[in-house]
Parts: sequence; structure tokens; C-alpha cells
Amino acid sequence: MKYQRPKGTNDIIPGESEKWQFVEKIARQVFKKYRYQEIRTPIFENFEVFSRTSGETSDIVTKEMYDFYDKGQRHITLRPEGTAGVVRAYVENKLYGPEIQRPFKIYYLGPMFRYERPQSGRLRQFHQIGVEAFGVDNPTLDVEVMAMALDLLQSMGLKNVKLVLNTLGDQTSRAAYHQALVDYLQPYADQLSKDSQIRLKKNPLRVLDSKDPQDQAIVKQAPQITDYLTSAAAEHFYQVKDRLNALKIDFEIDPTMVRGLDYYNHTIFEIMSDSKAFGGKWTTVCAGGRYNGLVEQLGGPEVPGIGFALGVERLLLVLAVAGNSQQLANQLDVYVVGIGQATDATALQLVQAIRQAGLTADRDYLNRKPKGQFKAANRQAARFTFTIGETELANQVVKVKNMTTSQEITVDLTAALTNFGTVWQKITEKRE
RNA sequence: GCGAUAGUGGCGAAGUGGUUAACGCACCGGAUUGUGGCUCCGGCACGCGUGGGUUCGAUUCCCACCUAUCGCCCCA
Repeated sequence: MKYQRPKGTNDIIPGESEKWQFVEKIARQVFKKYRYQEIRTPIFENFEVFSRTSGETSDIVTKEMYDFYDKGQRHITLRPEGTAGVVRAYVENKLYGPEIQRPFKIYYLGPMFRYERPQSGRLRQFHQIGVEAFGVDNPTLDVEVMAMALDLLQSMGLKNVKLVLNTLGDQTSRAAYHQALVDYLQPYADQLSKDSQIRLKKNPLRVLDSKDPQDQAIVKQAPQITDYLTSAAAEHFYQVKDRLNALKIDFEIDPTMVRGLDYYNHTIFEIMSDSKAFGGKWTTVCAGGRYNGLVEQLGGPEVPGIGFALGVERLLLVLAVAGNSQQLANQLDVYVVGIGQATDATALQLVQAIRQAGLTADRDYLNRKPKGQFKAANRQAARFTFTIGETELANQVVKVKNMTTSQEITVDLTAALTNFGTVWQKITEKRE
């Protein structure tokens, strides 16, 4: 094959694109209920927008950024996630202004890029649907965001998901915990896996979610973040749990849950699926959390924020296995059969008249014989065929065939061309 | 970035170091000079991921690369 799509990318072709439209439609509907508005930011940003906010040492920055220098020697990055760009736009457009209602609630959807090895549900260009809410530190908003995420997944027909959450606390809590964790892990350093030894130096919290059994055994006894929360942070977390209970939303607390991005604090959460699409292992479909401080980091005022992002490819994998594939039949009302070159123009007029009447119509463009045209009509599940040959043309009529009953009637050609709606009404009435 | 497996027509899939690369589905045409879904007949890979090499000769052996899939890392 001469040309192939770049590694880790996908073509979304008819048959598949309908599913994307379905997901996007539901997302817009759900977001509308919660009064989130759409924002569209560039697909690429200056490198610093992501490197500053995600953490200079995070894997996303060190090895997964899809970055390059443009012709003006600007260091550009294809966005690896949505939040940083949205926050940049929030600041740049001064959406924190006093005239703007808080929380300022927005959503986005579109492609993201990470330079990594493709696997099922993991691509170099993938798509996320995400939301951000700025300006409110109230834990109730945290819960509302989680509730919306669950609402979204349920509306798409996804079942068997679980909400898992944790808190990272505030700066003070985090610093204290960080220290405690390092103090605890250090003595075990040489017993940890290779990867975890590196994590211990670079980002000790990551040791917590190591998959290595040996690591997990050590981590089991490790101090937990909840023991190092400041009273304010503890109160925030308590409120979150309380409001979740108020909404009767089931949740699990995973004290080892962490984040790959540095900007998170307080509530973090994931919605996971154990779908067969991922071999029955619990896999995150949607992840989010609070990021108070991020707006400041990007040069804005002290404005808290919270959001989540949902991986569309992963979601689609789960939905496909769940057997919720939408029957979005592209139904065809009329197929116009033209017999002979002389009828071509009239067939064209007919097809257009039908479309202008608001119905779907198609015809043959390959000069196929009637047999072939009827075959095509049949394959496209046309409800009716309109046949126009030289005889019909001479008599100014059209033969209308009901493809399910095989009954054929004759209709006046001029009427069909000038007033298709009425003709259609007659045809469909006769059908009953 | 590391490790493993794979790569034959639109799809699925057989196959061999050496005349015309099975078969099924799909598609196209004919049997029915203007009418579909069944049946029958016929057609459909200048070529076996790409590029080198070994050989008298390679789709089949070797090497490199590309891509896909899975695991690790990480993550949506």
C-alpha cells in the first residue's frame, strides 16, 4: 500500500461516523441540561501551555507530547489534553470578569494527541469530550460534575460503571503527605520495582498505583493521604461524600488513585468500566478532578476549577460490546430508475423535486440497465422506485412501484415535478 | 521507549522454493433487447505489507523498515 494513515490514527468512515454523531449528540443534550456551553480552542498551543501545567517531569511532557517547531521557530504542541488550553483561553479572554456568572461552565469535544504506542483504546490522535467549571470551590459543584458525567454515560446506554474517587488535598496536605510517603518508601527502595524506584525520585505518588505485586504489597502499608489532610481539605472531601450520598450515587474510595497531571488537587475521580472490550479489567473511561490554582499558573487570577474528560474511542469500544449500536438506517424514500439516455435530464429533475419536497432520493449514474437499477434500489432498501423510460416520457407519466408490495401505479409526470408533496401523499395513502 | 505475535484480492481464508496463487462472501455482467430480493453461468490478485539479500528461480528462506494487535510504561 502506497499511503497509509500515520501510526496511531484512525479514519472514521460511514458506519462508524454515525456512532460518533450519536455520542456527540447525547453529550450536547446532557450538557445543555446542566447549562454548559461549548468552547472551541486551537488544536495546537505553545509548548509551555502544557509543559508548565502538566508538570515538567510528568510523562505526558517528557515523552508523550506531540511537539515540533514551526517555520517561525515557535515551539508548538498538539494538545495532549483539553484542560490547559481551555484554561489558557479562559484567562486570555478574561472570562473571569465580574460580569460573567460563576460557575462559568463550558464543554469541548475534539481530537487530542499523544506520542505513544498504539493499543486498543489508545491512539496517537484520539478524541475527548470534556467539561470545565470555573469560579466555584464548593464541593457540591464537584458532586454535580460527577453526577453529570454519570448522567452522560447512562444517557448513552452505558451500564456497569463505577465511580471511584480520592482526594489529593490542598497544597499543604499534599506537601505533608508527599514527605510522609517518601519517608515511608525510602527504606524499601531496593525492594521496589525498577519503575517504582524511578517514580520514587520523580513522582512518589505514582508508586501508589504501580501494578507490580511486590510494590502493591509495600504500598498497602503506606501512609494514606487522608491522614495528612488539613482540616479544610478534609472538610471538602467530607462534603463531597455527603452530597454523593444525598444523590444516592454509589462510589468507591481509592486512596491510591493518583493523577498523571500535576495540576490536580482536592477531589479526583474516575468512572470505570469492566467491559469485555478491555478484557474484563476495570478501565477508566472518564477521569476528572479539581484544579484550584491552575488558572493562576497560566497567568490568571485566583480562580478555582474542576472538570473531567471522557475518551470517545474507549467509550465507543464499551458501547459496541454493550450491544447498544444504534440502528441509524439511512433510509431511502425513492430511487429513480431512468431507462435510456433520453430520460436522464428528466430523471435528474425528478430526483431534485423529491429532495426539495423534503424526502430522500437517489438514482443511477452508471448508465445501468433497469435490472441493475432495481437491484441497487433494493439494496438501498428504497421504499419506492419511480421509473421513467421513453414510453413514460412520451406519455408524460411516471411508473411508481412500491418495493415491498411490488405494486405499480402510474402518476402524472408534470404533477410529480411541480407538486411532489401532493403526489407523495397520494402514493403513501394508497399504500394503506 | 522496551518485549511478543502477525501482514496473501473489497472482506474472510488456503497454499507451495519452480508451469495459469485454492475456496467462501461481496461486487460486476449474462440467462430475462425496460423492472429487485431465489437459481444457474461467467468475470474479478501484472500479484502474496515495503525495500534489500540468498538462489538458476521466492509469495514461500534471511535482514531491515512500515503497519496492526497484545503486554510493560503511561493513560482517555
